[in-house]
Amino acid sequence: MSHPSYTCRMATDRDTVLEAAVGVLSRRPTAHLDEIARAAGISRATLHRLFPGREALIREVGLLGLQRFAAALDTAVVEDGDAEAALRRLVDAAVPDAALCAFLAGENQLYDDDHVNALWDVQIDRLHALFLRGQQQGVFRIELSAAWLSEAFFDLIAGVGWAIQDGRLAPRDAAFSITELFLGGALRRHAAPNPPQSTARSARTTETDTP
Amino acid sequence: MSHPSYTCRMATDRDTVLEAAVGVLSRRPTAHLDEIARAAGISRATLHRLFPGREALIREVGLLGLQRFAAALDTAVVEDGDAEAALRRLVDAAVPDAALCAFLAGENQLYDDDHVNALWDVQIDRLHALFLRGQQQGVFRIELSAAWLSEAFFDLIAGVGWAIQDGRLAPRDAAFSITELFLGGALRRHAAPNPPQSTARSARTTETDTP
DNA sequence: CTCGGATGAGACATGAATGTCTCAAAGTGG
DNA sequence: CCACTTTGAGACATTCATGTCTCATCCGAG
Repeated sequence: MSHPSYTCRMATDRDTVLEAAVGVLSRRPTAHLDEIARAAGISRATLHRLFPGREALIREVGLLGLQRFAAALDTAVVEDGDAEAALRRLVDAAVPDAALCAFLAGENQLYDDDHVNALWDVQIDRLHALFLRGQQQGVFRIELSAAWLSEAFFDLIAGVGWAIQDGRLAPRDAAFSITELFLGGALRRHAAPNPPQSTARSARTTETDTP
Repeated sequence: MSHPSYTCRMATDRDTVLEAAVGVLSRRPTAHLDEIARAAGISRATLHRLFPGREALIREVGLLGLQRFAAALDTAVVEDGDAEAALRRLVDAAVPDAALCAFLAGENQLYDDDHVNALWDVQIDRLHALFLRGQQQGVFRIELSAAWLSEAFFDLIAGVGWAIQDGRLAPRDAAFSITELFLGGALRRHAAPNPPQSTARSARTTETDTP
């Protein structure tokens, strides 16, 4: 406590451990502390030194996830400009932390913590506002409520997080898959015989992986 | 054991208990057996008489979910006719059991059971085949892999299950929300200045609920 | 080299959930 | 009305994850 340099190094350690914890907890919420410690490459004793107990660890994982998602909303500047472009930016910013989001989606009602819940509500409200704005701009459909769009969007992010962890989806395909499906849907557009459809804004790989 | 009528009544009891268990477990996978028993309206002793233990109970809940989803695939006859129509039928058939699907999505990697995994693979393969067929029919987009479409579809079903349980989505809106978003996407089609957009296939309430 | 702090390994106690048991009460069919 | 079964309530032991502790080791700083 006397040497501030130590506390600085501790911070990075904590985040490293939390990231490792997510990898285990997002798949198996009931994982023992032994597994989490092993996944983080530390001993159970050190894990207990970093976090008072299991409850605190879970709480901080959730907090980290919410902070990351909030940061994604920030970097995507979702409150500015065209809603569609904002959403595309958000996907790109959020996909790297999809595992965190998967954890949040699985445990979001497990929290009794006010701080976590408040932070959660803020982010969901920002998402909600984005879709509402998009609807007002005439960008998003109005038959689907903004609340449902928020819900579904987060479900897809979380689903991608799980799929990546289980090896069912390549990380490089994640952002494209979410964006295209969420914005355009699964249905193919056959407006005209010639296909001037969505003008492939980036030459993404269109391979169909067969697991 | 001498009276077959008793065993018959047991079967219905088991399913009743399992349904109650889903309501608790899909939200809180770590719920105690006490809560599950209370939710089912029986005592913990009877719960133990119906299921040898917690593991067996979880297993049977998963099995029930898979059977229900398989039944939905059956009633929707997903292997026949137009893929889009088949998918719409599937949504209608699967939404009532969305809670089961939510449980499956949350615990699908928690199973070491071969029977469960085999059943799971079969259903996923049927989904995959549906999307593959739709792509060959020119109905579904080919930029998105059939595997991803299967994944995302199940994610949305599960998400709806959670949202309904938490009261964030009205059950009557569930099928419409999934179908429209998954097939059509969130983006509004502005083919012409005049808006002859999707001719509101049913006068659903388009209110934007504010939680 | 020596010291201070951090870490890992392990022992230990604790508490909670689970599994098993008995017994009294209630319901059902004869 | 009686016999049988099922159920609920509770006590009880057991298992296991958690939380706390000590001690030996390692590493960097001075």
